[in-house]
Amino acid sequence: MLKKERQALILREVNIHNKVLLSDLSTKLEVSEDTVRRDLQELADAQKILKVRGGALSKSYHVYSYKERDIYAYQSKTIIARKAISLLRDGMLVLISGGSTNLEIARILPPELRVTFVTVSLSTAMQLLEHPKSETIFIGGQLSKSAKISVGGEVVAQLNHFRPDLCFMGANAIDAEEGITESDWEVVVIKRAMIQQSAKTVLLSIAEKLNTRQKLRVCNLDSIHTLITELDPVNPALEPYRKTGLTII
Amino acid sequence: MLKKERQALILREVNIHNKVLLSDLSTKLEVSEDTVRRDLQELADAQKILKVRGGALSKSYHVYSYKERDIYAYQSKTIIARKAISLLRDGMLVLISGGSTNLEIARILPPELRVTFVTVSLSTAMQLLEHPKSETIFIGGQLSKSAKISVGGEVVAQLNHFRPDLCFMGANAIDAEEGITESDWEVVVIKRAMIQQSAKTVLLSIAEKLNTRQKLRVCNLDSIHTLITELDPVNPALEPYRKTGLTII
DNA sequence: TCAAATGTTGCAAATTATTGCAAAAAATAG
DNA sequence: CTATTTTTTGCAATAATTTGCAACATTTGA
Repeated sequence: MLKKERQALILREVNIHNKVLLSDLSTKLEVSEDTVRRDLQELADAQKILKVRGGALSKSYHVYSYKERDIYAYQSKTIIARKAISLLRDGMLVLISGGSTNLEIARILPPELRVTFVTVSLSTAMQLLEHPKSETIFIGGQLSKSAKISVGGEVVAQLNHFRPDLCFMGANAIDAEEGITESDWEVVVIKRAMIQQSAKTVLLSIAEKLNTRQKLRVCNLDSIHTLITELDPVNPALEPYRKTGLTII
Repeated sequence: MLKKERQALILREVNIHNKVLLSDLSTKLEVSEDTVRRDLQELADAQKILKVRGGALSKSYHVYSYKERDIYAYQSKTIIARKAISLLRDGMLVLISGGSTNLEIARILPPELRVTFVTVSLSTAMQLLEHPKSETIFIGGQLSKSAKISVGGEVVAQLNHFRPDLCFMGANAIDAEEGITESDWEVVVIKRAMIQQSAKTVLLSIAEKLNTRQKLRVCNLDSIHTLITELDPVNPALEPYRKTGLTII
């Protein structure tokens, strides 16, 4: 087997599987590990792969978190925010939770919109204050260091005083069977209260969070009304969720 | 599994769910907790995540940046903040208002201090959340776009539930005869309530604000107990205030 | 305050890399 | 085709990295 031929095979393998192990290649190509190592080195020098200890990775594997405004999956979140904003009408009372997607909604909110927002998230509140016409009401309480939101029974009691038309809720994990799940109990309590009070709950989730689970359940999918992702509503990946009767936009 | 591959998975998990536990990762990736801990350390060194005890957090949750050069009379405010902090003791309940001096207090708060803060200011609350040991309670309500604090009767009612040991109040204008004055009526109402509830009120003011007046009176100087400026307590400029019986530090 | 959980450090075993070298293979010139 | 040079390959010794473990320190929460 020629050297070029071998390297072509290696490159193909890397691109198909996103990773290769030195030992596997050595076996498959029937050459010593030293030879494979030298081949990988050459391919890496030619910028075709990413060499790591023990093997190599495809270059597309590592495109994470460069610019992107420091926010993970920023593009997707902007698409979701735009879809969510299309649901807003002047005069609405809207409950809005924390998370970077909701932050993005607050950021790109059309200036002429007159909506009253109710929130427990410090970051979201900060951003909403930049808006010229909308009002913001913050539900106070003990603040959670990790989620940066108000938590505790007092918050739930306060939420009872509102009957919002809409609730924009950021997802942590969503699964067709398990429903909406969270990792933080305090957040679960707040989210449940928010959902219960709202006439309509809109769940915002990037596609990457679909079919993932955490340990604590917030609610089943039938407790919410609309699901927004960055995907086209007819995307097959959303089929399991459509089946549960969710409106998908 | 390759080391880089594992770290990429961890990074993805953190970015999707905002928070991961060491123990969960160890189980999911089938490596020892030591290895996960080392991976988290490397990702944190590369500024990709925020390592905390027991796991890690996404960086996009921690975007609050404090720019000291944006703050007028920054040096003076740091001196005032240090003096104010010297009054704090473990276990105290402290009411703290908004303004850049209070923000500076929150920023340079000694890490080992265990104080419970109550505030109506979004910025102050945000900064206090960065502190490892102190608790923060936010009094919610309608938010004022200009002052970025909760305002309204509801806030006053909530304040009644607290009996703080200390109140750190940022000054807008202070004068030996006129007392403390403000330009914003909503702020006046809140400040009065804060002073009334607290066992001791500490007024924080840069020397520049001494002998200035605004149109709305908050209270006379005999309603407060301590005055902190960046000046030496024996400075002659403070004489008129000492006469009113204020403690000056 | 104490007990439990988490973090730190040093260490040894296993794995992977690097280097130099000699034999094999391929390329080149005569 | 042969002799010579160049490249490639495998091997061995050595170095570096990774990993899990255990002892010890620190932090946390009751």
